Amino acid sequence: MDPTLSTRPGTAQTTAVSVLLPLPLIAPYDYLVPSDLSVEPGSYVEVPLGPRQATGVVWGSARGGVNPEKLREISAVLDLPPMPANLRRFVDWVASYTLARLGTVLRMTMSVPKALSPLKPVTSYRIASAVDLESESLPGGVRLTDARRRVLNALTDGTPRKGADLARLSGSSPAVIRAMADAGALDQIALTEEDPVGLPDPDLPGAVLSEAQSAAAATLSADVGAGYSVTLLDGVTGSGKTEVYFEAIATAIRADRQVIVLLPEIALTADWLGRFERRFGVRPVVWHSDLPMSERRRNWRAVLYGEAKLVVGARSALMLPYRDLGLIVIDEEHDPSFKQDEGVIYNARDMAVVRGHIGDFPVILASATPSLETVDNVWRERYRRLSLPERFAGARLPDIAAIDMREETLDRQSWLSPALARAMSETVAAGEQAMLFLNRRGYAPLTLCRACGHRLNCPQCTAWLVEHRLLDRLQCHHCGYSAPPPLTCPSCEVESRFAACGPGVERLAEEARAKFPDLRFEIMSSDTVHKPADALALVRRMENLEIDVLIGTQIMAKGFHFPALTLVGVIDADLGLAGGDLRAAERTYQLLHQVSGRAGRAERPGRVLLQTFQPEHPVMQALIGGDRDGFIKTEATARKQHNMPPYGRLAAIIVSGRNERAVDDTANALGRSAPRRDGLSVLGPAPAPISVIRGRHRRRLLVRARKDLNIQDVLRRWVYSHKVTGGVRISVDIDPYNFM
DNA sequence: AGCACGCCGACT
DNA sequence: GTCGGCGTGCTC
Repeated sequence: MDPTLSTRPGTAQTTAVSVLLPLPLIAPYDYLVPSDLSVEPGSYVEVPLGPRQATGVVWGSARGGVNPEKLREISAVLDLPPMPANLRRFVDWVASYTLARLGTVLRMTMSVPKALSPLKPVTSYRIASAVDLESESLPGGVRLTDARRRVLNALTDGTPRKGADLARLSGSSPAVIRAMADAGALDQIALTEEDPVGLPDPDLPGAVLSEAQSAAAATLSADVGAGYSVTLLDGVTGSGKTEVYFEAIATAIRADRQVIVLLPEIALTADWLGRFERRFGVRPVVWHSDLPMSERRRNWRAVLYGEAKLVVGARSALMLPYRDLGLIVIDEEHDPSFKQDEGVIYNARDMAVVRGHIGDFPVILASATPSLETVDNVWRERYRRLSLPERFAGARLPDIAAIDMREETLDRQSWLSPALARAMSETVAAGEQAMLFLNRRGYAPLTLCRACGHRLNCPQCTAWLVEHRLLDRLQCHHCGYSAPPPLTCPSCEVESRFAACGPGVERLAEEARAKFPDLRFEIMSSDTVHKPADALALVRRMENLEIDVLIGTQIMAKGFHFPALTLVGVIDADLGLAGGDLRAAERTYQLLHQVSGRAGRAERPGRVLLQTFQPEHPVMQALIGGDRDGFIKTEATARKQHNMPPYGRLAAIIVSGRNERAVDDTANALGRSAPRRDGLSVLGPAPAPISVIRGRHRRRLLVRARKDLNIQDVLRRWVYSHKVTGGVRISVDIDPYNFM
């Protein structure tokens, strides 16, 4: 292909190129390149589309197949570096793997439309040189009032400030500032510069590493620049995996390559980012869903220009236009939150490996409880494993024991066993802290009417409403519906005969407070911790021993380090095992292992008590016996037997819409036309476990295919040939995680 | 994603 | 008789 794709000099002939637009389109469109423009593959361009202008990316040579008369001209080439070739290949790959539309995938890489055009100059002010700060008047004999004095004070550090900022900072008004500028006391300057992102310093002293850590760090560092590889950094909780991959990051930065660290969204706390800052001297460039627009814009551009060397973010950080990516680290690689289950449905961990392959650089997967998929890749020698078998600085792994709930006598409406209560007393008496883990938000997961047995459920979903007593509301955890608790039963209209069924963290805290009136409890859930600052405040109060017992959901499970925490009590260890989820056992193991890892991270040894009705369950046995590898092998055997991932391929087809009949008709038609062939089986259609969400009825088909079959090809031919009408949507989820 | 075209209910 | 609801289809 002609690398510039531009008009040949000296000829009147115009070339055409294909341009991909960030719209739900399956393929790029062809456009003419006017003779005064020069484009190359990856150029960000402005093109006419129907009655309007759109921004897209030059994808390659013209595809043809459309009437040449219809071709329109590219209107402008944006003043930006082109989208790197390996990102374009990645977009193609993701679209074909996930069966998403090409333009929809492109859109994920162009998620900040404002970042594509240069920053609008902002008028800023600084003190004019004619101003004499000692004098009582301003140039032109203008009197120096209090407000005017405050404006000057706000500018004495020499930093030019925007009008609005200056007014706020000085407690004056835009009118005062404008008047001062008119009088010649302030200079107006047009600022077009972005705030630069910090440059990490790889040569700051890192942590002192143990022998095992140093060896692992050296191996990972040697990989940097040596092409594609995938390494599982397999280390028990508290073994210092972070410090190890920091060394690989430092090596990549020294080589002037960019680095991504992907973390589960909730791990992006101030506390955690602080570790990067301490090691590299600057805050890393962060990327997550609720970043302020100005920062998104700045960070997106810094990534494209190659100025952002270290990006720490949630899964969407993978889709940014890195100019020269040289390393990706996925921390907590097993975490299910890397799987995006809306829009383009993809697993960022798997896609990161693909990105490494396309870009020919190493990928590090770190976990204390690696996923079966990853472990299987180690067994098949596609990935290498580096193990850190010991906790850092002599800390020991906690002792884990089960409390057999069949043997314990509990009062009605009580969930704290005498055995766990005893352990709590002992722990706090020793000046240590405890944590009670219950993976259920709110007060009670179900409210029913004792008069008629009616269960309060969501008007838009087939799901129970969860009582949140702290908020005095009932909430649906699937669609966000929220309402005050009703006074009378919506079914039988009898007044106030509601009964809360089952515990959430709020109710557990109520019970614990009643049992231990002298102890200080705190609830940690997404209802009490909204922003990183909240988490940080809670961490500080734990560190200062202002809290005796922390009661919370899985947001406590990740990354936090509480030195005095020595007891973890799991209230309902069986909770995640119910339901037909393919990965229920694996996920329960990982989650409970993770929370267990909060106990005894410093000098004092920790212990973990699991309240369970099935202490003989393989998950409990593996936790108690510390037999992670045995558990993984058992899981592998079971999945192999049923041809389930990673030993077979799985895809879910979800048919949804407001009209139940139309949804059923489409789902049934899909079922009837399912391909019948060797190595492929189709289950369903069946109502999805939550059959209505946000008023949309849902039917699901599950496709299981032998590993050697190309499931995407099968689906494309089968599903895409169905026409959808009546507001019915068909979405395909390759490698589904969420069985809701 | 926008935006236009097209077929069925309450209004100047 | 029209204004307008958003369902369906197209944009190189």
